[in-house]
Amino acid sequence: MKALSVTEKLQQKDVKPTANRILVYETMAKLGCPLSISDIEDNLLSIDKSSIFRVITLFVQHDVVHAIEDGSGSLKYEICHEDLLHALGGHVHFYCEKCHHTFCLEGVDIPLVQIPEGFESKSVNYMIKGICPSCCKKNEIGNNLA
Amino acid sequence: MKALSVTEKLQQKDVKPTANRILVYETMAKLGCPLSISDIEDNLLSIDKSSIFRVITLFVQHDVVHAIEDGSGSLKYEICHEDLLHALGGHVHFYCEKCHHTFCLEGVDIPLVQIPEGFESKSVNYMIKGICPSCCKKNEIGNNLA
DNA sequence: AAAAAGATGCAACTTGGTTGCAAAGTTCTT
DNA sequence: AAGAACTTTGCAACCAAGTTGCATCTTTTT
Ligand SMILES: [Mn+2]
Ligand SMILES: [Mn+2]
Ligand SMILES: [Zn+2]
Ligand SMILES: [Zn+2]
Repeated sequence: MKALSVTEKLQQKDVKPTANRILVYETMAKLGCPLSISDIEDNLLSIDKSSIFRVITLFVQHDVVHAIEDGSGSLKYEICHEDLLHALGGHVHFYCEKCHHTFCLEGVDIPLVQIPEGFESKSVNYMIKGICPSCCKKNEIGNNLA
Repeated sequence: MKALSVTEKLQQKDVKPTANRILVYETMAKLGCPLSISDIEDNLLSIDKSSIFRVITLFVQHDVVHAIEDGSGSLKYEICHEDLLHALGGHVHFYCEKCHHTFCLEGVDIPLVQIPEGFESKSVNYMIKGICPSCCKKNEIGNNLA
């Protein structure tokens, strides 16, 4: 099975591949990590904020991307990879409180829990906050110099 | 060991118990579930938004309350109960997409995961989204009528 | 080619959160 | 007890992210 082009990936999800949509998708794919609307805005000066918003909204509806909630205040979006069952479950995310970057811990699956009778679960979000490797390192160096 | 008064609970955390702080604490205790600043505002018309904000900020710094991130857009706060080790771990939360209410699943502990080398974990947030029991029920009734 | 439907940019608006500042209240000194 | 020093509070102003209305431009349909 060969790799699909961006256009094909969008069509596969019933999203008409307009110029803006392709640009947004490509930007997200290129950067690889979960991005906020403003993050995308900063990387796509040509497109208006509202248009990016509408593209993302459409992408979410059509399951092209999904939203994740790190604690940063703004929603982050990432491309849905179907490889693994992403519906319920998915992987753990990590938010660095120092550099404000959100990481996908692709290898770390979310452990599911038993919830009380009556609750109907639609999605799960497992978020760890702390310091990322590169910021940990910087910190050590800083301490040594001090 | 006897139950502490609100005043004592605040003093225990090095927070001077002013009128506003006691009111905010009592409101949060009374409602029991995680609340946003605006939620508190709606229940405490007498106090200004900015004052509530400052009280909550202080509470967070002094570990009187802690923030949790449901996907609602606004941060929710809840009183820290020391009963269980709340630092790392804590319990799972549930956000109802219908009534926009956030529930503490007190009985359901967050299962911890092994994170990759180099990441330093400070806190964990496990959030389930879906439909709460009371909204599930309403839905069934609605369907039956239709 | 004309009409209809869809996508886009711009500006305006909403909301949650945050800050500056002066007034009111507390605590400390004398 | 009186005044100085510090803290808390309310008000208004501000800010950023998200969201919407509307006119314009583009694409699709007839
Ligand atoms: Mn991810
Ligand atoms: Mn809770
Ligand atoms: Zn970092
Ligand atoms: Zn509900």
